Amino acid sequence: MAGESDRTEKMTVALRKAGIRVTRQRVALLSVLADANDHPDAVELHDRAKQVEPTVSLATVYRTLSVLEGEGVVQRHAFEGGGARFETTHEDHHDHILDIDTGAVIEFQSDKIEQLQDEIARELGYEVVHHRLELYCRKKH
Amino acid sequence: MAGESDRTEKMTVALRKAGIRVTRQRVALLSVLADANDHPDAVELHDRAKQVEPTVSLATVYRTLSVLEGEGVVQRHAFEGGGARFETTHEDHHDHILDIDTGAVIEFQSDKIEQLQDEIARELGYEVVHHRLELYCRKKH
DNA sequence: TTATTTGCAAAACCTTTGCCCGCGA
DNA sequence: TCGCGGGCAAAGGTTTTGCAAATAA
Repeated sequence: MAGESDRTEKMTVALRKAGIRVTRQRVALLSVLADANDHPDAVELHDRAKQVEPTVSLATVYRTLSVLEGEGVVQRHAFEGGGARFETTHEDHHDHILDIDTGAVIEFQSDKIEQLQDEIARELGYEVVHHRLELYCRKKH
Repeated sequence: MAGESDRTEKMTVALRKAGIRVTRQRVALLSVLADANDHPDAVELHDRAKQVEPTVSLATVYRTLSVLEGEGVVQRHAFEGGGARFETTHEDHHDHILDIDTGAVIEFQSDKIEQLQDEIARELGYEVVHHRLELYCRKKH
């Protein structure tokens, strides 16, 4: 289908923008990342990428994720328990709600909280460079 | 000095309350934890505890920290980079500012932010069980 | 006494790295 | 061509665990 070559082209552009070579392995990783909306970890990304390009190794997944993180293309999260989980960077900043029971991740955004954070830091003579806000929640019955 | 036996007694009480045996190793760990105000990691706690009681092993430090965490006596934090860091649970809940340059940890508390968090979760049908808020900051020049 | 707790060493994780070959530009 | 990027396997750092000896109650 046409969608696939569009996708590949997009990935190619993203990689060139990052100033790194366009390899089959990187295109595969980027495409599964683009599809994912569940904040997968490196091993999960590796499994999914292998379906697209069987030659991808876990080492390459980690190496590529690090590069892309440096370029601001992906974001790394260290939620409670287990290893790092990743998502492609999207336009708007957001924080996360984690469903304790199901492991689901929900994104949310609050300007008010961001403002309060800046205020608090400013009062202590600091400037917020980045932050982490995670709400570990349970569904209300 | 009198202070020391007071301290030991306090540790003893804390351990009995947790329903676990009062061992030299655990008393040593709890005493260095009580003294610490810098959120040390397990290896650092081990080093400090060894000064009090040379027979403490790192395995025991980890085992005891897990038990005490379960009992709500200590709290475990997973700040960016490196391993878990610990502090004794104190009365009032608080979040952390981390100085990116020095590694210093500053505690702060904001009822307003907590309220907003609850509101956001409620709107999505969730209930906040616990949360993590970390501000990675730089001193303003 | 006896059930818990310990130290030690090994294992278990997750992530990074060295090396040499292969592929992208 | 030529140098970046690849797989593989080994190493790294942190945390957990199996086991027999030690110890608190």
